[in-house]
Amino acid sequence: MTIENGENLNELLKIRREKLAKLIAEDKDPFKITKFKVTHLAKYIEDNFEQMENQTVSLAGRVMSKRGQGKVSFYDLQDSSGRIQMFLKKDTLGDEVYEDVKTLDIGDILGITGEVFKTKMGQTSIRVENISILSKSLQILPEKFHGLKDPDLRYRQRYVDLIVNPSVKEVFITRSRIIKTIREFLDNKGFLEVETPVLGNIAGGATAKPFVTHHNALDIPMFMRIALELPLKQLIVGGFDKVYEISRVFRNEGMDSTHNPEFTMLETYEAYADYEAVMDMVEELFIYVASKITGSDTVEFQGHSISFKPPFKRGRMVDLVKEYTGVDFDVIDTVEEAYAAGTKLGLQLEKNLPLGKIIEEAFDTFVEDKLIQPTFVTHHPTDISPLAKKDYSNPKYTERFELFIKGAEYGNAFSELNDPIDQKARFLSQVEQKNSGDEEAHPYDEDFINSLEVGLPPTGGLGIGIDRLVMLLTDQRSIRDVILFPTMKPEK
RNA sequence: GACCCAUUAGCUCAGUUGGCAGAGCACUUGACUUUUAAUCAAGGUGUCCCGCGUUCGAGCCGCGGAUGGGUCACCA
Repeated sequence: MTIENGENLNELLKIRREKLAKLIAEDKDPFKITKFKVTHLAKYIEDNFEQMENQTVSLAGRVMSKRGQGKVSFYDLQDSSGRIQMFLKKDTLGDEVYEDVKTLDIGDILGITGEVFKTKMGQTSIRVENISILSKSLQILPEKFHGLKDPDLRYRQRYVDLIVNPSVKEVFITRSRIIKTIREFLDNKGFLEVETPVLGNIAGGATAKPFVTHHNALDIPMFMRIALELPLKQLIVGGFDKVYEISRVFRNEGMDSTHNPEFTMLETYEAYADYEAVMDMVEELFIYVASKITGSDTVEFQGHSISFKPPFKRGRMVDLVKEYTGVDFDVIDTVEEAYAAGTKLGLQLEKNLPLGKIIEEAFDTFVEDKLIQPTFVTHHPTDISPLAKKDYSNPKYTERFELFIKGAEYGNAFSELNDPIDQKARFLSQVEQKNSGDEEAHPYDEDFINSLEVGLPPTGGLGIGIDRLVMLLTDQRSIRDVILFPTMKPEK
């Protein structure tokens, strides 16, 4: 399809190349043009017709449809704001220019100048007086009525998807607004936006398989980050009291409608705050963003009406498991008992699982799906939360919460573990889990321990998956519909 | 990773029992000086995802593979 060898091109593509060759032969090579002065956008003219009527304007955009082909033609021009009709008349443009107009193709990019008026059918239009071809399109755009539907093509050639499916463009405009609104919220609270390394010698801050790469000059392996967490906490050590980062992280795991190998995380850290303060902030953040973006405190998502009115429901993980299964893991203190209880519930449990993993399995299997409205699940077992501070009133659990909406996790937060002795012990226990086969256990990070020894104040931390939040607020079912260029296998 | 479904013209899709490959849009030529998925007339459009097999004959049947989508498992 993109092969340049003329012999291999189909008729439609040959014709376009011939048209370009003709333009070049007539010294009208569009690719020699470097700029065009745009004075107005299509949508602005449409929305402000009264004011714009009879004014001369210049617009640039892509030809999207052609009607009429006599001595008068109506072509639609699509710019970044929308579409407007061009009124092209032989008398106005002259014979030679009008001949060129007739050979324009859908997809060509034009710069036009003319007067704003309404046709007798009431259609806002530009009476074109000057026209230049700014780029010749050598490919054929999809059909005007059905658009581009094939998901494979839509994702691989997102640029075409964006041209022909206006609702797709809307989603990505909303995505940008959501991120901007989050920044606004955090900036107003005095948070500092920072950037930390994507490449590192250790991939920590979460339990996931990293992408491995190689630094040639140093001749060492390097890892793409799987979380933002550890360097951000080190910045709190360094004396920034409120920091956040919104950036890409990478996890070398499966892909499906809610997982892309690279995705965007927000993490915030606030000194002298605990997980309950973070919980309050999350409630505030969600209603702030939802109402700014949708104008409402309730959104429709995949057939559910989700309300962001605070307070969100709150429940300890073990209490929720008890509510949905009848099994009270709170009174179970040995792995053996927990294993027996989990197996009795029908869980397929591997051997050597820590107690907390069994509780988490029970939660994932029996509770997660049931949490439709925003719910804070709190007090995760300590052995599955290697970076969270213990709840000192009951050290089996941590001062942690995850936010669930419609059965999916939207946020993860805790009172950060700032005791270097405890952190060291947790890392060692993770190393033990790694040695007994858990590939995703957290690696030992000596530099991070050192920073805790220097002294991390009590700190509340938060992570939110931005892509999923965008899905929620734009009612998209697949993460691929909120990522411009989702990860794809090579075509061949 | 397992299972199910899809893949036919640039795009959206039909394709009967295995017997010459189809439509609409788009495109080409012509007509048309206010059209709205413009209209009218004529015309061209193909690695039927790839490979192997069965058959006189495969878009269609069988086996293997690719890509995508869905469900499940795992992960955010």
